[in-house]
Amino acid sequence: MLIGQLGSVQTHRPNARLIDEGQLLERPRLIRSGWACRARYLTNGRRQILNFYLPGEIMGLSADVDGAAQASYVSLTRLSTLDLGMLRSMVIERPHDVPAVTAAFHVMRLHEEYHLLSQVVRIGQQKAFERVAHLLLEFHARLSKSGLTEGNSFQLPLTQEVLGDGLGLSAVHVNRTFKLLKRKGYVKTGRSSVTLLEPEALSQVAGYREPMDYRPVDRAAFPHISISEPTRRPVPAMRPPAAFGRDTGSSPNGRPIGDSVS
Amino acid sequence: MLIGQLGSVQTHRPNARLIDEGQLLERPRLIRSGWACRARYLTNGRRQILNFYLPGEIMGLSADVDGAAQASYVSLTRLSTLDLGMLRSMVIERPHDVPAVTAAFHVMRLHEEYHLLSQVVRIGQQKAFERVAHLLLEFHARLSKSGLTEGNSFQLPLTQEVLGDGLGLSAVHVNRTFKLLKRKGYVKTGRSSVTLLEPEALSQVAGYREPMDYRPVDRAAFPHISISEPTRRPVPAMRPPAAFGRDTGSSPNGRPIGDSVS
DNA sequence: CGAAAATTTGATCAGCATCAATTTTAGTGG
DNA sequence: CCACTAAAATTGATGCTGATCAAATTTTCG
Repeated sequence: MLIGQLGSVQTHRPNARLIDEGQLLERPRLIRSGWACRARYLTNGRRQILNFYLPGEIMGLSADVDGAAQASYVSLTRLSTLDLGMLRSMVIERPHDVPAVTAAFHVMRLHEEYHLLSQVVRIGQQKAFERVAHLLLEFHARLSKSGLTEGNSFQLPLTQEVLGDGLGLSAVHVNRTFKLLKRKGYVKTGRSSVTLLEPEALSQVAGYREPMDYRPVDRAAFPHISISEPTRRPVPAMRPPAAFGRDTGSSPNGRPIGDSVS
Repeated sequence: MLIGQLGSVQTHRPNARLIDEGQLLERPRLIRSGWACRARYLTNGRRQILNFYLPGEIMGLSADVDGAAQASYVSLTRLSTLDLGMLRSMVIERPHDVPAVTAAFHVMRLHEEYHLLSQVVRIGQQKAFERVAHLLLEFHARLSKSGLTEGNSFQLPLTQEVLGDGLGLSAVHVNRTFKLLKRKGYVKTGRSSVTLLEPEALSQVAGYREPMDYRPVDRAAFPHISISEPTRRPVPAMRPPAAFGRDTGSSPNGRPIGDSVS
């Protein structure tokens, strides 16, 4: 059973609060064009961007759907979104009737959490240079899933202040970091575009790893939706997850494992 | 229909990798005693703790259940866990037969995401003093839900190095920050206990807010489980979420809203 | 009791914030 | 299309925060 009609299209101006923290988060929305984010606003007037939503991605699939939003949803550019409330209802009520959509929703939830974890590691463990590089690599990978990259280039319609809000850096330092990235030959910037000149080397220095499940979402799940740029291009298969250092079997104190089962 | 028998109990030594990143994350586990975390390990030997799991909480309810773990699950102390795989199966297959458990799982997922968002804000926007204070306040609130606080005191069985891994700080600086917290009269520390001397003032300076839905989980959902300390005590009702500044209606450029529906 | 882990303290230094000013870019109305 | 204005990017100078290294002390635990 496929989708007859989807929800309504909405457009928003840049920097509009779509949903404020605490408000009812009713339904997910597919981003048809533009960028958005989820953010927490502090009493000192600052904000921390928790999560970016790129064209082709869905916002409002996190655990707080159908409840009070855990953070504010904010547009970062002009934004066009498509209401997916009906699709979500179908997934909840008759998941087996819409297996592709059900799977796609799950994959997107997984990705959102993955990006959130990456965000914590970036901010918690990396220096400015690595943070910016890491985020650019992530943006490129995510946009390429929707066919919105042109080789190693992509449109980045965010101000350096917005990037700072997401990276835990001041806008000034984001600027200096970009300068350094350019001077070292890692990236090139146009008016609002970025080109990764040395993606592999950059991934190396930024400690960037492709997520395990990072194949493009099955677009067949959204038969009536076409993403802004139809530049869809085959995406190379990603390498499998790198297993980590084996330590589960031996104690840091050198003793055998004491796990017991009752 | 209630639960006849639950899964097996397992115990783990401190610092054991329960599940490595990329491994199959099969089933959630209730923590009967001890502390654990979810962490990403970097190639430079460091790690970032993404999420702490306290006694009475459930690990393995995130989006990656039944798939490849998005991070490693690691014990931080001696740990006793109870397998909830069977409960989860019931929730998935016949949620209406176990409404209390279904609701409890959902609440715990919500809380886990909430804590993750707090983690991003702490690390991204706060200074060391605020970070440590904020985390201590969160620990106290979370432990009190399981009745594991004694007034404003609680057991904190983590080393300062572990706290540093979670706060994006060096162990040395965690130490200095604790010293400052004590000198300023905000907290008192015992061998492995913490007492919050001025919780309200501390919440103020740390920008700490109770999450919206922070009432204790309905323990009736887990009839056969008793948490370590049966010191359960009524928890005061929390204040409703503070609504944020209204901005959705007016443009930063002073123009009327251009939202359109098609 | 003895050894290893954890905490504590001191000293030095790098990274980034902050403030301030200038230049460039983008958006608007004429 | 150009002039004008606000936003964004850029650059410089200065200072604070927290990392790092090293060593001493205390606590924990077998």
